Amino acid sequence: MRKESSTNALNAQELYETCGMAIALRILGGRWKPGIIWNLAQGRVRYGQLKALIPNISERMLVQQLKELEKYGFVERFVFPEVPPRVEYALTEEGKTLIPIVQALAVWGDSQRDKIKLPV
Amino acid sequence: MRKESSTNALNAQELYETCGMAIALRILGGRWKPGIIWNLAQGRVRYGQLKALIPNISERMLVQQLKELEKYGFVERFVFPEVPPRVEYALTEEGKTLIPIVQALAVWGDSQRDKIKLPV
DNA sequence: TGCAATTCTTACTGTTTGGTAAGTAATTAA
DNA sequence: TTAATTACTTACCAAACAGTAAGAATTGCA
Repeated sequence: MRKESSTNALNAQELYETCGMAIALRILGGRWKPGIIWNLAQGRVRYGQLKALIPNISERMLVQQLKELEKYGFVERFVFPEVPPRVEYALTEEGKTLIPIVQALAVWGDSQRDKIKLPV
Repeated sequence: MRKESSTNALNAQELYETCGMAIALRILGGRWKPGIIWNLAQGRVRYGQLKALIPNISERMLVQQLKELEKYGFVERFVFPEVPPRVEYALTEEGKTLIPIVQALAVWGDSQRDKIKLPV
């Protein structure tokens, strides 16, 4: 018999409720969000530009992560009714509160680069 | 024909080389590391205590994450030759540099709790 | 003799995340 | 009529992450 929710998902849920850091990592985590937020920190960027600015990202991932950030209100989407289409993305005011966090993480991470050898 | 390295792993590797934040998230990421670091921030803690302090964590996950943190030099392991065994864990000096980062993430995450509704 | 206590280890399974590749829509320009 | 441009969408598969459950080692104590 199938469980209604995976323990996996339940554990995640419970952590969100008790641990701010789990929330933060849910927003910032994943492979591509840092790069997206980083690049949007400068201002509005077109979809295609973002793709060019983030090496190796696939369209599927880029769209998916942008949608998630948009859904939570950290990113805004500006559509211009043109052909071919033009869509710009930017951080919302709420999204901009992420910038210092992202910077702190980046600085700390850079300081570790020569000390540790990731991964296997 | 099988690829020698998955694109997945290659992408991760390249990110570590260019993006400090990817490194930081590699260290801090995953479901359980925040809780472990948080609880170790207070001082030495026994394995069994940690397990009790972190609800729902399985032994497998706890051991695995502790090992990873130890491998990278953020956590120290103190073994007492007793029976039943006693093992204490603590942050190293390097590990303590994580504390302000962890706190910033926790504060930011808490500030978001009432604004966003995670996940599905 | 057999159980309790503590810190793991192992094998197996399920869930989530990420990558690939092809396709869609709408218009303009050749 | 066909190709080009841009921003996606979809279906499928592989890899990474997480959970479950059973067991191992060591000694004291009933």
